[in-house]
Amino acid sequence: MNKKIVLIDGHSILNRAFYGVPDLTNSEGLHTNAIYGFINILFKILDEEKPDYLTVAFDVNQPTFRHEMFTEYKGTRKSMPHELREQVPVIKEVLKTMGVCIMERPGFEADDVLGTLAKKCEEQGISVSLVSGDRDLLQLASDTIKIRMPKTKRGVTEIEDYNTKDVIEKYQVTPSQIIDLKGLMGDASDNIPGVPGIGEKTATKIITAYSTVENAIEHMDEIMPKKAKESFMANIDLALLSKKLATIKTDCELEFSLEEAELGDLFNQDVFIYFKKLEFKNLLNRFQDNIDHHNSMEDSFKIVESLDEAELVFQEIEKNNKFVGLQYIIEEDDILGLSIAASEGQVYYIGIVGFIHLDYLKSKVDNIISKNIMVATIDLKNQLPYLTADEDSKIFDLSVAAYLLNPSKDTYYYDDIARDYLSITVPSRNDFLGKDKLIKAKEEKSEAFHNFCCYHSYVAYCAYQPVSDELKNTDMLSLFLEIEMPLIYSLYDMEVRGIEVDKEALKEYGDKLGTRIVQLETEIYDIVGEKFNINSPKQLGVILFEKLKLPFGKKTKTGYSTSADILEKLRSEDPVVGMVLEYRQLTKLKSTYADGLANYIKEDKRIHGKFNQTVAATGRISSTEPNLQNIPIRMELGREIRKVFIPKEGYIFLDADYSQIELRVLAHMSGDERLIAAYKEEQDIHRITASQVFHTPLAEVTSAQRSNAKAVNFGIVYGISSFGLGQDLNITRKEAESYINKYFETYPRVKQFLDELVASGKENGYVTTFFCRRRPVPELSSSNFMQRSFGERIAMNSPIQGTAADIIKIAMIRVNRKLKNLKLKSRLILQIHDELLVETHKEEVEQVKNILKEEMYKAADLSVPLEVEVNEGTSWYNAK
DNA sequence: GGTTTCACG
DNA sequence: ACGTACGTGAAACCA
Repeated sequence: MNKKIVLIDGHSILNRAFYGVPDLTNSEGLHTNAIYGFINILFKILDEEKPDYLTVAFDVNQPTFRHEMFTEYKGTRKSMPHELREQVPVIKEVLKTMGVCIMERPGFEADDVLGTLAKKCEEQGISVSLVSGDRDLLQLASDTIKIRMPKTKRGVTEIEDYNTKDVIEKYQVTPSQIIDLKGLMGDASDNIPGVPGIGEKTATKIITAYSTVENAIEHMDEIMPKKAKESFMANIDLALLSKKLATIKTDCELEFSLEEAELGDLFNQDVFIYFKKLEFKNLLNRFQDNIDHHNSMEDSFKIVESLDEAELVFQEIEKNNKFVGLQYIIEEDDILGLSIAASEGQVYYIGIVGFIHLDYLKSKVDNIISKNIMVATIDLKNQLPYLTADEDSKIFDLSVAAYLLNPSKDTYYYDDIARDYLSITVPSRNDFLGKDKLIKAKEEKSEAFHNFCCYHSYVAYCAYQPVSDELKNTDMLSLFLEIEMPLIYSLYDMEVRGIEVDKEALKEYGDKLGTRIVQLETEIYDIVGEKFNINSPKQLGVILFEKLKLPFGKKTKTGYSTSADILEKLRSEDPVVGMVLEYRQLTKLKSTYADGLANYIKEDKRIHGKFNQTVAATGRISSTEPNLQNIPIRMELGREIRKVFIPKEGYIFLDADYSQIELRVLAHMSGDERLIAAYKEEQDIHRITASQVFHTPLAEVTSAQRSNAKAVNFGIVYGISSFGLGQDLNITRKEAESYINKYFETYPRVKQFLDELVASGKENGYVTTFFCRRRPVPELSSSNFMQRSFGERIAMNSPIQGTAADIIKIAMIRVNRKLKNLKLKSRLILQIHDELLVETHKEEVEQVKNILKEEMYKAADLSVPLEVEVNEGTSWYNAK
């Protein structure tokens, strides 16, 4: 059996990986996408090839080009972005840690090193796989030297292989003729000039006919077409030089011994630690040690099958424990069991089965809580239906804590927490169960299911201390204990209460829309002269911009943009445009709201939406299933739907909202005296802004000035950009810029404050709210203008939006608590970012009004008053 | 599953 | 030259 070597073109693969893998950073802010991609390609190749030897070649100086002389005057090559540059030393370290042979030879190009090694190995009868993204290397292909080129297609890496015959098949020339081809056609990416006017087609024709550049020169008169001949004739030297530049040396004097390249165990402990630092979680599964670690953990997981055993477990815990990890295993509305960790080595799964009933478990768990044994768990809100607990209970929700520590993540499952705070990789739900339902897994009594359950309490138990420490280190412990933990109960309460919806009225509303939609549909088809799907942006684009030849404003990556702001400008062009706009509006209302909401109405006539605490990166809460935070209000027709949201018998709605809370937060945080003064006057802030920015007496401010000032105020909060403001106001970037400048002249401390936010974001890697909530902003260090600008806007907006979110969370908790403590019948049922909706008993209206005003007003002590407006009504529609 | 559009603060 | 306002979620279309 022949020995086999894999040779890797280090920089080429790193480059491929960098541009092929989406941006990744670890929590230290180090970019890792290229390293990750490189390692993946490496592992894939090694899995396939199982070689005896491995060597990775790098150029010594970075960035280094094959032919420095041409880069100077052509200057086509951009310098390496720092996101990639910082990964170069790291990948080398990783490879060294793995014991991989790295060839870096001063004075030699990596290509030449690869070429030489490939030939040397071939001579010794070793088969060679050379991995590179660079087509230049194809010249080295032979029957024993296989060139492997990774390609990323739709995110999947596929590898194209080239031996001699594959090169001929694809390029119609032999590998050694690749250099002749390049001599003629050049290679822009490698700064090989080639002959001007000769491209791939002509070059291939010439070389297949005459084999080499030199021979083609001999037969110059026969060269066709004429154009090519003329250019070739005038550039003979350039062609020969280009060929020389394209030629990879195979005879470098290199010190190289095969032993060095011998492949050992890549998966050692140091590499494991390195991968953990880089946060390559799914690569860790490859490490036997890690697998062993799993197995040893899983060995200590115990399945409790009888009531006696369970009783023993709980007795021990009540006697000995001050702290447990605990998790009810729940799927949708089914509760399957309980997992509880009394220590790292005492982890139990207690299924609801046989004589172990839910009521039994509940009494035991509630007992633990009532005895003030600290409970660490993952996603408390989800388990509250089965727990007797309140704000005073000693419970620590690790999902919410992990969200505070990094609010930008998608999920905060047990495996995420284990990876981030315990630095261990535990199998995920998907690893254990795939797409299976838990209930099915439970019935099968699979080991996987039991392990899945036990890991929850195990991770909760182990992660409590490190996570709690981390909250302390980041000054977020009081935010966590005083705001986020109590908030869980407020959100849960709102979910349980829900909001009543008049089903019949909703149906009527939907029918009304339906009738009009059908009318519009036929009218539109009539005018246009054909049927098409109006809701398909693609088909609509064809109709409007090709058939009707309306001027298209902008294009999306898939075609014409048909968004409302574009169509709005085309209203006067054709009557069909207005009808399309109305059609869009109506179908939106019908599908999302009329029909959409109807699906969520439960037996009790109420909709019980979910409020998510770990979704928004700024600290806001979000609402799903259905989203009750985006019920229409701006347009009258949409607003009508609020008439179907009604209080229950004997109650009315009180709706309280903060007036411009974000601008008030800005006034406070920036300390701008003029802005603060403006708010203290309790006047129309947009009018005051207009008056000050446009140097106009307050009474003379025009409505246009006011609305411009309003847009600027919004823009400031969003992290102003002249482009964005310009787009919003439909004015030029320049005009928008002058508005912004005037604004900053008027409120200089605002400007200073925003600049400081960006600066501190750059320095620390994160920005913070008034209550110390953090948001990392890795985009700030991007070398990409777009990304960086985005980071700057995040840095300006998040502290403002986040502080406002903190404030209303405080208000919610206090209002909810007070209504309960005073034993009132009225209940908080919705939060819409700056608004609270309370279903208020008719006899409590005045009292609740005062509670809302007072608690919302006092939620934060700022240098400007927090104005609160309260309205009452018999539906959500007329409570605003 | 990704893209587009649009509802809200 | 680049090509966006900040934060969400849902529905429909289309490959």
